[in-house]
Amino acid sequence: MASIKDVAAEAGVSVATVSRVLNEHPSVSVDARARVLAAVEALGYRPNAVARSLRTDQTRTLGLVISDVMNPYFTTLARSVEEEARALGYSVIIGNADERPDLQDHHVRTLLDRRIDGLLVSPTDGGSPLMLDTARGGTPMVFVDRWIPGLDVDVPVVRADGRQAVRDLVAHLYGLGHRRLAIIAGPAATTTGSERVEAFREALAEYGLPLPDAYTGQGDFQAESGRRVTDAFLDLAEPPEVVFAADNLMALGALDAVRARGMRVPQDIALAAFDDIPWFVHTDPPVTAIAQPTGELGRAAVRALVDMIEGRPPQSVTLAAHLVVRRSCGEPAPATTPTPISSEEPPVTNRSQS
Amino acid sequence: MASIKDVAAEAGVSVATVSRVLNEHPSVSVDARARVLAAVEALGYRPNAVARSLRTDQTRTLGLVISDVMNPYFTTLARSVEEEARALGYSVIIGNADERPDLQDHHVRTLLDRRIDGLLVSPTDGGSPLMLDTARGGTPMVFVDRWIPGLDVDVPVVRADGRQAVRDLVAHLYGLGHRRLAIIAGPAATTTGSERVEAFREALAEYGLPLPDAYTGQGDFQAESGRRVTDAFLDLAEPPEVVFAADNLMALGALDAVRARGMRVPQDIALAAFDDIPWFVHTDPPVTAIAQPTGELGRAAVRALVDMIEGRPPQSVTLAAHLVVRRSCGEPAPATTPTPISSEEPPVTNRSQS
DNA sequence: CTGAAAGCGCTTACAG
DNA sequence: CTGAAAGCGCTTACAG
Repeated sequence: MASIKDVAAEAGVSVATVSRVLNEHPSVSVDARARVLAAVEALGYRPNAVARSLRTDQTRTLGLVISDVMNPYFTTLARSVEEEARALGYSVIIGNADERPDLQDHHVRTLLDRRIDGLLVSPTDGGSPLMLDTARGGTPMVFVDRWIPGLDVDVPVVRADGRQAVRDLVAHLYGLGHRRLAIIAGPAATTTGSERVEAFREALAEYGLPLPDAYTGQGDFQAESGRRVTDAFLDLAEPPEVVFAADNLMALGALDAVRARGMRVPQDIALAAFDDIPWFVHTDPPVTAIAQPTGELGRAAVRALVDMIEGRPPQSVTLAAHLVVRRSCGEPAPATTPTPISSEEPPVTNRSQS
Repeated sequence: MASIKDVAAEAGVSVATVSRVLNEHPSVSVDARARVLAAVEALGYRPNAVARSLRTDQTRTLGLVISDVMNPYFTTLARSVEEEARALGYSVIIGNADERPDLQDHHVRTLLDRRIDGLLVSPTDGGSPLMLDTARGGTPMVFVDRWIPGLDVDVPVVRADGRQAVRDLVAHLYGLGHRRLAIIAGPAATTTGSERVEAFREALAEYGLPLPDAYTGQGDFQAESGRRVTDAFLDLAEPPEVVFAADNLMALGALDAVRARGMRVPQDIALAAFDDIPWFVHTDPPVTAIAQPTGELGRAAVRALVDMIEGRPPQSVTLAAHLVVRRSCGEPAPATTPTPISSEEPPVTNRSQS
């Protein structure tokens, strides 16, 4: 592969001059510029980004460690992150943690070794030593979706607040006559894992409903755990009337479990999910879900990170999630109820509110 | 961030010695080794991968340019690629082309600039100049899923052959009494775009059925196009009885279109899809689909690429896809039929055959 | 406007 | 077994 030396030789100038035209430095004669450009063209020269990074100490690259690529929520997030980063002149390298803290650490380490300019993380746990060191260390970092509370450093957080949406969901369920409500929770060490249970518990309390341990299943945000927990619920002497899955994959697992028993949603058991995905419109029955403004979250996270990298004060952002009522919890109340519940939305769009 | 010099100073040895212990070079005294390791530990030193790459001219990194991150098929592929690469000591950088040739070229260029050791591509088009140059150039490359025919260089191809599965599908549809069959095709410039139409046309021919132009809709493998094409089909004076979507996203779009008209699958129109995904089990109705051994494809592709990189002869691989009958085309024939059609399979598993 | 030179952080013959 | 030195491909003060 041609190097800057070859270009310099071909153009009859020094490598310094070549570098200057490549970096659009103003002090280059038009003549030199033209000859360099011609040489670049002739040789099909492309600057070696590795060498450039070593010299400039910046890679123009962002690292994104997501919890699970198989989860459409994170895939949507990754897409918007890459889009916004590209618009700002950065590339992004994605690491998939598969909900495993060890894999997450592996990717963080690899990304740091590559000297990415900044790191976007959705932690799979409460904070490994590596993660804490990284937060304290020099690399700009922001949390997306999930974060690590109680850090002694300021790490911006970009996330959705689902509390009101969960309250709307419980109102909806209560209105439908459901009283025995269960949740498939995510790992308690993750913020989204614990917050969603808390929000659910608090909302239930407003109606004087308990959330017994037997109705609090421990999942890991992946389908298999949704299946397992739902199975356990159905084995109970008094099974819940509703299962609320804390993410869409566990909802998929729940559907698998219900179907495996030849039971039906919502007749035998109702189902709702955190995170909305296009397929929920077409499942049998369509699934009531809490939708996040995912695209907006990804963009805001990139903006915060790039602000840090470029020395501007970054901004934490919290956007509201909202309830989308479909039929998986029973027939919805007539559309005339004065509650702030939206009944349906176009398949792919995300709505953001602040 | 500590550099190798700092470690050398701390350990009281030269940087050469530090480098040797880091790279497990045999000729280092146990004493020096111990002091270096202690220094590394004390300083929290991590080698700069950028500098190492510049020096060794290898990045231990693979580039993967996929057609669309929002497509579960490619997401599954990406996951298995990353897994196998990691097992072989490589990282992978994913670029999402979003089915846009310009974006694909952007990512290929970026990846090449970073001097990745090898490139895995699922081309979104028939071969841009850049892609052709790359194939001819020095960077090891292999095609996954889609490929570019008629290249003057040998680029290994790892893909699934769906011809028999499509034949099984048509047999199934014919057996159900359907005679007016339509297809939502992918871009003709992609191999999977054209091959799936051809396989379908040939299979129809075996039953003396035509595939009129009006029943050949041009999609782009994304949901919106499935919606648009299905709408056009339904507007026809004589709409098809079955729509076969050449990928799962266009099938999603088709479901959207059918639903928007208040029509039902399969009563009003039947639906089948290329690519199977876990949600197809739970849609209303469950969708009959052609499943690829996706995980196996990703692994085989990585093995072929790493073989090239490390100087071993790479191997092209073609695996068979298979039909999974569900209920979206009408009630399936009794399970006793002697046809080689599998009726159902566990939700997430991929089966590979060669 | 231009070039010679230093240096980014590593690895690796080469000499001892 | 060990270190001094060259060099990977760039960028960027510095001097002219």
